[in-house]
Amino acid sequence: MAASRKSVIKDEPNRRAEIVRAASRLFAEKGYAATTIRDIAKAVDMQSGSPFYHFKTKHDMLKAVVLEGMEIITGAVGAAAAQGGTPRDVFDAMLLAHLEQLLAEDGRHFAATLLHEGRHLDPAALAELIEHKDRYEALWQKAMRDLKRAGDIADDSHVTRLFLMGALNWTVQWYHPNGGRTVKQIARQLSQLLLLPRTR
Amino acid sequence: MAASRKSVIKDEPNRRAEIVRAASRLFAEKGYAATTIRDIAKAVDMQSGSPFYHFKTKHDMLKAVVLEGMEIITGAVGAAAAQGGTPRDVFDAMLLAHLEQLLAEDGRHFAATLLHEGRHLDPAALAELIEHKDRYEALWQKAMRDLKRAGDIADDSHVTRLFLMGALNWTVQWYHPNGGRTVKQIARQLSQLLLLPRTR
DNA sequence: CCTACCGATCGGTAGG
DNA sequence: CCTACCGATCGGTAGG
Repeated sequence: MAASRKSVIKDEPNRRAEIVRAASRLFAEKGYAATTIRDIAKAVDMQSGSPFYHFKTKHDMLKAVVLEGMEIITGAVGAAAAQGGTPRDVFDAMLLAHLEQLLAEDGRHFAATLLHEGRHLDPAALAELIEHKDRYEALWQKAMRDLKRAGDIADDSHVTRLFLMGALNWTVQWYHPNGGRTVKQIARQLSQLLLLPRTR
Repeated sequence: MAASRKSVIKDEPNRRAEIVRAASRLFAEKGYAATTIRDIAKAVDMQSGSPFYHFKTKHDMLKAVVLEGMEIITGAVGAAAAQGGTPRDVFDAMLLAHLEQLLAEDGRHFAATLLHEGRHLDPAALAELIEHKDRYEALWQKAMRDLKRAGDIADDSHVTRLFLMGALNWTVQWYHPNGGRTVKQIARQLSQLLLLPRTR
């Protein structure tokens, strides 16, 4: 009776979340295909068959990681976009939000999996991801339109937005937490690169 | 005797190159880990064991693809950098050269493998790749230094170079040959985004 | 370069 | 969630 105590209070509910978290790290580090169910099980101290109690297939684990990653970023950047202020303020807040989620200790494995392992999703989940992504990028396109109207940017074309996405998402490849640059500094430099100098 | 004619004149010498080419496409499309020796063999009409006549291991195939990709890009951009002209002309030529190799029908699978599958290299080959990459990025850093001295760019810091690399390399994710934009147009737009308007 | 094959590993499952 | 296991597939090899 005392023995059952161990898992009664609060253990059980987030074994699934632990699996997703461990999977995100392994998928980010080794890639989906090179990550083994046994790797994931070991990372959360389970036996090799046990993750299938929580997920029907390995693909479902990837889907959970990718969709959670998408929601983390969309949530943070959407909040920044909705906060109000000048187009410049909004844009700067969005840059910072995107980079913080992408580079933070806890979110970066979700982001890296999202950016690099999408092709291993089954067609239905891939379609869902693309839909999310399109909505997300529309947020940026709108922010750039507002900047353009306010005279803060020279060009708000789709190609410019794609260059921006590249500059942002590529940070995953080179950023190191102890690399001497804060996320805030990186965001500010990107803002200065893209926006026209303030008039006055 | 007549039968031996078939492979005497010019068949044999480039079976290895055919394997590398097929491997680059498959690694780019499915990823290294999800690509099977049998996939590669089938793509060049061989039996499943035969690629090992040309390569000792699957890792060696990846190494060949990645190093060839690196050489293709370094060669093209290095030539552009060495051609002379104003810092602006040199930079524009480098942008175009990088994008042409990255997005061309024949080179893009090498580039995509290079950009995404490097982590599957063995440590020695990975070190070699990083060395190549550092030399390559130094080329860009120098071009930016020259731009800065000529007053053509506001900031030539390392971070700006990394943003540039991101904008460039991310094109692999969105460019489509029939997408209505030529590589030349893309290069020009990126140049306009980064460089200051010409004085006069 | 093919034939024939091997040991290892993998995703997944039945039954408890 | 564990135990015990299965069929399939994989990288790689011997021998020709």
